[in-house]
Amino acid sequence: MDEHYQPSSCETQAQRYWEENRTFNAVEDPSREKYYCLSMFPYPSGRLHMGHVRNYTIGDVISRYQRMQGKNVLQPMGWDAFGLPAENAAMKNSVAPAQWTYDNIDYMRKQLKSLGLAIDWEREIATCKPDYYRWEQWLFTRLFKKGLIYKKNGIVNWDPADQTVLANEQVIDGRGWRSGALVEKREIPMYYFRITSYAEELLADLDTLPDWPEQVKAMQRNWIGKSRGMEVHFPYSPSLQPSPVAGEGAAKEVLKVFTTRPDTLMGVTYVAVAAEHPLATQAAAHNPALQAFIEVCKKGGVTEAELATQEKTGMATGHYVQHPFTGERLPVWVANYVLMGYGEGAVMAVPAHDERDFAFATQYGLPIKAVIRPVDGETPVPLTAAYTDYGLLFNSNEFDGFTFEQAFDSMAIALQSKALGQPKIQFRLRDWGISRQRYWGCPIPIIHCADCGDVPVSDDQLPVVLPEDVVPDGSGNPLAKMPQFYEAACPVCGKPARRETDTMDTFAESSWYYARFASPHATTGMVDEKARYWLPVDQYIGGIEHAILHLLYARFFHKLMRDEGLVAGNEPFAKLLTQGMVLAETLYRTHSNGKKDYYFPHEVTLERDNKGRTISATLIADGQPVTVGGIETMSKSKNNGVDPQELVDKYGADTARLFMMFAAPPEQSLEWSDAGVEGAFRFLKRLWKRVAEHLSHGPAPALDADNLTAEQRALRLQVHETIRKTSDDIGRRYTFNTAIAATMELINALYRFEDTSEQGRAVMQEALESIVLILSPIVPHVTHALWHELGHTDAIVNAPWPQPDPAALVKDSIELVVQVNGKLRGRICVPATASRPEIEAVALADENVKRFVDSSAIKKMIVVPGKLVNIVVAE
RNA sequence: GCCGGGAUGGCGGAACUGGUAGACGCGCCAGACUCAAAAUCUGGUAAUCGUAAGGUUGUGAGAGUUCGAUUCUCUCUCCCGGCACCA
Repeated sequence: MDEHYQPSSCETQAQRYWEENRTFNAVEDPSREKYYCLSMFPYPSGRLHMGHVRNYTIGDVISRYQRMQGKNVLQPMGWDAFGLPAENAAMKNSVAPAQWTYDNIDYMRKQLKSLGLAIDWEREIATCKPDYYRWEQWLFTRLFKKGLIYKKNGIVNWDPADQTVLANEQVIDGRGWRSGALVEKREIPMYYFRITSYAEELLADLDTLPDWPEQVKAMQRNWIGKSRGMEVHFPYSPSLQPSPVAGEGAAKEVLKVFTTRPDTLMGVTYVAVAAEHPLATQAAAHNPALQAFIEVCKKGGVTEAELATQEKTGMATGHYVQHPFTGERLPVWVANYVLMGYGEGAVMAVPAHDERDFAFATQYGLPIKAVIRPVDGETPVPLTAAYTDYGLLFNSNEFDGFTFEQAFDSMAIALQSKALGQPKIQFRLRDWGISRQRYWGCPIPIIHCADCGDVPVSDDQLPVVLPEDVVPDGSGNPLAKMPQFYEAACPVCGKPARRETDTMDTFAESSWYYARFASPHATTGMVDEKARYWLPVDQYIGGIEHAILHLLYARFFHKLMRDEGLVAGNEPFAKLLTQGMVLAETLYRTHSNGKKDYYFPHEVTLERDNKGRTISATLIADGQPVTVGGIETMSKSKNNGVDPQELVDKYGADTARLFMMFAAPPEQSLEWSDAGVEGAFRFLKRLWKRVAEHLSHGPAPALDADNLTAEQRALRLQVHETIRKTSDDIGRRYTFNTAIAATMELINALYRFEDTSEQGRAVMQEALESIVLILSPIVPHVTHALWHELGHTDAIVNAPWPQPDPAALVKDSIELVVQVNGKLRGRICVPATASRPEIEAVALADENVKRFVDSSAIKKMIVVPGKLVNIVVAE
């Protein structure tokens, strides 16, 4: 065999073998246990980045391990091909988004293939192809007819200069990213998925997912945000209002609010509504100052983070409502912290018992009325901060002395008797707005007819094909300027009508691709019967950043498809692994104006002291110092991105895969290190060399496990302990880093084992075969070659996972640690069968232990079998 | 602001169920090989006191529970992810 490890030839040969033998083509076979392993498919942004390499390597290791367990494995790949970056690239380079996207897919497919992933490429899909999105349109029409999709107004970011809707990402410090104009909020009609109809089920079914990370389930629970509270109606009558409004008749008769703290109802001193609330609009009609305030509230972005962190401001509307119990006149304020999208867009304010209301009331001199006191004390007067704990009611008339629960129940009865409220379950989750005023997305299959209204496109007219030769210019949706697209006949009456030009949120495509992969060529529906074999996905892998939105939408879509009779089961992903981000060190200089210049690692020299600590960094170009900055996510703007392609070209895919899996466990963030990559490469060379050295002594004889020297037995013990440990690490814990560490330890032991006797070589052969098998899911190319070198004719990809030999794992004696008062004082070796008194005697006989133990002062001894002895003495 | 997560040697990390803190790798130091260098191999490497045996301190900060805490509880600091139109 070649003395030296040559990654490129190993990788070419192994990849050619898999391709020629169609090794990874998945075929439905009910007689075999299936395993569907799915990594989140990439957006075709241009080039693979390290996050992709990490994601797909994790998925590949799991897939290959499951294959070695005898499962019928499916690992597919495709493209989340619609999206905003394609339109941005189109504007920048004057290339149609379709062309840009398809070029990127071709390049990235080649890159993925060079990583040697065990993917069934015959199932590849791209979501921008009509044969994919036509079924999404089909589902849309079904849901529309069922009322699970409806139209209402929604608030968007409007760029008044470019006359276009902006994504949140395109609003920077309240301004449009291209125009720099101050962004405004604007209300436009949009289609919504009624996800709130599934809120209860989406919440409850989280309890059926034991193999999802707890933190992801916690985030989803909090996002859905089920709370039990009270809907309270504050009567609003024209007679309460300033004269210009009286008699206009447009006023609602009650102002509805939702509260989780009805026990504080008697402490309400004002009511606050969102700037977009109809009552605010009405009050502003004759109030220029209020009108101006509402206009200010409408400036700026629409994200919750922005609204929650902005300074709380408000203005009195001059209008009043009545307290439902006392009839007291309460002022109505407009406040910028009240969100129109939540509940009723109005809140009752209890400054004494809500932090935000307290701050607001203090700022505007509104009254503060305490009505809750601690069970065993008094509420301080005056209040210096809101008292938000539960307690007992006071200042609350007939409710005085009640607990929260008592107050809740009796107030519910009192409100219901006056028809001014009732208990209510409220969700934080809002319906999912899916209309996008963009070109590069799946067209919404609706036709607007002057006579028939909004009519879904009929099945025989699907798909509504998106023209692919359009170059957007940043001024709104080009489809709205193309009569050949938007001119259509009404499917009901046949009269000329207008086709909807909005496209769907790209989250829609990524919400059901997992199902399409299970029957990618189905021509009769979203999926066909093959999907029943593969679904649910056994293992789903992707970035933690998708913990809420994508995963919630996919779970929702699965339930929608289930209710259409398309898929079985209630959940799409049985097991979930959320991978951490890939980070790298930044090198920069800060200008006096606060801007930073970032440098590439090759532009900078690092100096270290003789302990390896970095003491200085200088720019090679000018010899002046550079700041070694924080560890941040890889990005082009910070010059700290590492191109996986360079890595694969220089060291091969196996080294890239090995480093990725060794540097950190998958759920943690991973810090890039060039030196660490060298280490991974070095390990593969060491493995190769050890196999070559072993084979230079000729073929190994059969192992005679009962006739081994102590040294040979010891090595065999380590081999089988390594098999046992790595099986658990890879199969159950997904801590690939510790599995690799264990094989490194074993290789180190093999370098120390110089026994070239017959049985020495037999033990070595077993050890090397074990290491090669264990590493084969992680570094499939080099192990493919080494497996042949070790004398096997069949390919390692078809070999079963190794099993530990129980006989090899038997130990005669064990080492225990001896502590005195919890501090380590000695180590003892005892027979594996030693009794507790025997262990105690040996522990007390240890020379160093004796120095710390006065036998008369022993209070007790704790013996943890197989671990330690702790002697507790009086101090 | 709200929700979720994290913090361990010079660095990445290990310690899985409360039981030996620092496995493994990187870096660094020393040695071998070499005319020399690279590569490779061997040994050392938390801090501190000690010739050594061994002692003391030490897992972001502070408290608590326990025979024993990186692990459990509480308070705090900083960092990361998400917040509904980035994907």
